[in-house]
Amino acid sequence: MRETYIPQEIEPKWQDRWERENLFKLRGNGEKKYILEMFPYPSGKMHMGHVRNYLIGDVLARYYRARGFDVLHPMGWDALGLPAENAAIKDGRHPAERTRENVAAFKAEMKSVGYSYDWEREIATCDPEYYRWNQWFFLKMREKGLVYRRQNRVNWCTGCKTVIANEQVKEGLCERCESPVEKRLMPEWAFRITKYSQRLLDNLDQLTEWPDRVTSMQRHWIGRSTGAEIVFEIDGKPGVSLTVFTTRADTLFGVSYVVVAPDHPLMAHLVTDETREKIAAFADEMAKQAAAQKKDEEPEKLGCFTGAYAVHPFTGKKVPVWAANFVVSDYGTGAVMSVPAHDQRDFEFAKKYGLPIHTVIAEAGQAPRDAAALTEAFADDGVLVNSEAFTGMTSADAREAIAKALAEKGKGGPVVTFRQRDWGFSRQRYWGTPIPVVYCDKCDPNHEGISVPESQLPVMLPKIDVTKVLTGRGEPPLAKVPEFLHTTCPLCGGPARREAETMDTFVDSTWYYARYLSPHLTTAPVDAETAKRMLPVDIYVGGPEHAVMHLLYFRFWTMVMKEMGLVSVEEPVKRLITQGIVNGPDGRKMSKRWGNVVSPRDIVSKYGADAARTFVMFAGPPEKDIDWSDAQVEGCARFLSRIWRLAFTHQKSARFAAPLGNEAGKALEIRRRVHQTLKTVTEDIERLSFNTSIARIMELVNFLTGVKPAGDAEEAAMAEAMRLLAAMISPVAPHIAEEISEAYGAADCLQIQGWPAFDPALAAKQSAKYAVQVNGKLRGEIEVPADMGKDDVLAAAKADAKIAPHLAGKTLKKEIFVPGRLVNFVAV
RNA sequence: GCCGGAGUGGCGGAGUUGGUAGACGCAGGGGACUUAAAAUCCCCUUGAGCUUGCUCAGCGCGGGUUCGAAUCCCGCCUCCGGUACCA
Repeated sequence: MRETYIPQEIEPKWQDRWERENLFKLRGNGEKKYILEMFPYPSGKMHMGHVRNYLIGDVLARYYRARGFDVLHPMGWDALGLPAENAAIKDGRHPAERTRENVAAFKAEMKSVGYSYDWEREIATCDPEYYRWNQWFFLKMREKGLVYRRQNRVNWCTGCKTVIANEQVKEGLCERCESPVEKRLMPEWAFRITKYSQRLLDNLDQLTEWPDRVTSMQRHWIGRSTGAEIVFEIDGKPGVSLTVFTTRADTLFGVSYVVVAPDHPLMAHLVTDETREKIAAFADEMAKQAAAQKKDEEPEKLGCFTGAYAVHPFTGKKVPVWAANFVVSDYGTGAVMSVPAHDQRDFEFAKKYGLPIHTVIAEAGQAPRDAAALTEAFADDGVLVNSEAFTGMTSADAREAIAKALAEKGKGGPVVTFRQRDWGFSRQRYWGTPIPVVYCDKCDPNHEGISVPESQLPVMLPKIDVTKVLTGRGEPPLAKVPEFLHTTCPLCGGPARREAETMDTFVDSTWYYARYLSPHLTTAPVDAETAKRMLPVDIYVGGPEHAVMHLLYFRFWTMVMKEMGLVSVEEPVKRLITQGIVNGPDGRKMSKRWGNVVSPRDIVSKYGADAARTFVMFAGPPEKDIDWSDAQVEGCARFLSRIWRLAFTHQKSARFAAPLGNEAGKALEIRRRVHQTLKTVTEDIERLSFNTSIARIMELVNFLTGVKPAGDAEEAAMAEAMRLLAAMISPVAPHIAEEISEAYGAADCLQIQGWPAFDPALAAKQSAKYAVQVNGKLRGEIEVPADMGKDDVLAAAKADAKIAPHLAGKTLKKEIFVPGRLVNFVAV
């Protein structure tokens, strides 16, 4: 090796050799480890967040490969999606062209960082070879009844005359044309994910290696609640009834009004001639407001009397039916019963509109509160009052009893509901997977959609004249492509029209992990045999922003694939790592707006891939956000130079292939330090504490820098130290590690050499430091042999010159002994 | 709003189950080497106080539990992610 560390010289060399030796391919034997990072949407440029995401996976892949596992570590492209289409609307470049370029740039940048991917398994979702299987899944799931048409509320831009994404709505106006945006009901395709809600919830308990925050968020998202449905007949309208859902059936006797969503489907039956116009105006206004409302603001509660009265199922009393903006039609039943005395939202609404308030729950052991004097609702559980036969029951008992009584009367009963809704997946976009459906007036007069036969897949995205088709206005883009739109009916052969909508790109990312196993298989999306061996994914790395939606869709799809016999696991991922953001040097999120974007390309060319890798892994634990810091990267580059200099300085010791054995003195100390470091580094990597594992290596390097080996034993120990150092640093800084390993006589790459084992005798601690406290305050420290027992340690502590004065003249009340760490004397 | 996180020196962070707060790195200071600078190597570096060894304070804020709390509990504050058509 040469004297100076020049990463730009050695890095491409080793990258080429790894590729030549096919080091990152699946062997097909031994214990498997599937390490996956969330694949990128190939936007303009790779940023540091990507670098970190893939690095966490890469360090683990390299570590486990060295440990002898048969590692699968693939990469691909989540290539379809809105940004490429929006860019095309602006500048007229075809999304496919732009995507192709971005992918090439991304891939080149990834290679320069030295990621250990098996590029032969690369996939791209915009490739018909991939998206045909999205279409195939659609057909199979439709057969299973998991796909259906429904009406859904969407953002409708009144200027563009098209549906736009939430993201494109800025304060109620369209981002592009600044026209007002409305909520509008539109037909769409949906997956029946709610059929799996219970299983998605139950299985969370099995996901013990997922972060609690993720499982907790999913649990809340699914939102199982047990409650009751209650049917309120509408007075004077035989056959018309409102069903409400409540988790507080115990408060049923306190109902003073019923509230429905402004666009409730039964609204036409509720309004009277006097209220019809007023309600229509109200609903219209609320639709506009819903779209304009900012997410972090709670809208003012607004209501409007519908003119109808609901009949209480037990008392027969009539209560007014109101429409209000805080009830939404697509959650629950779109109607709620209001009990102002015991629900804060209902209370505020009742006060505002002068509606009656009845107390029906009392705090246990206390008199019921006077409804007229309430300043806020009493929302806790308690004991029922003024509730006919249920008076005196506890809330919990009453919920069951009332639900049961309702069921007996045929006025509802107990139900389980989920907050989670079905997954609407059709989009009015071009750059997505065409939905394989045609409409034929003859065979399908209700336009439910005729599935395209499997033999006709893929339904290809047509070539288009970008400036004519991608305008962002009017009907979906594909509806403007006649040669795509007009086709023949698969049933009658007559003229038919293709579905012009495409699939949500979340569909692409539900099953890509399984496609890597057999990326070019033409007979099925997944090879079931390979899947049996390789799944589940052992470690999945990605951003916490995907904690809920992507990961729920991902889990849902896996359940479906299991039912289809494609995979043999029900849960796709064993261990999940959600990594934090890489912020700019100023601590703000990297963005063009702040001018704080750091490009991986610049960093690699300036400091080398190894320094960039070391910094990213050293800056903090994987799940935490980190701030970019040029000074810290320089520090990492300096650390690598120190290693290099160390290796260069002691190069002649490489003539010793192994330590001599039976070392004493300095040679023994070197070996102990090295083996102790190897032990903690290994443990740290296993628990994903990469930053501390690097810190431990830095300590070792600092120690070795001060060592001047004299004699064979010390030189041989130094040679061993350099070899183990190279191995330890190799997952993080693989290029410099290979160079040193080679200089110290290795013929094989480090991935082949394997992860070294530490010698337990050398790694064992020789002595223990005890903190000695008196009454919880630190008063001294003693160092004793590591194997000294409790009594001896306590005696030594009491005898210590610093401790004795603090105990003098006091009575010892308690002695606390924490083995290997601390002693605390409680004395008065 | 709702759901989920996070907050430790000048800065990034360390501190496996409650057990010596500040490992390691950055920045800063001092020294060695050098004609000089860079590079390198060594030492110091939470704050306050003084008698330089000790005392007190200290992990977003306010309480509590405990021999002992960054860690557990209660109540706040600030920031970040998600909120179903960004991926």
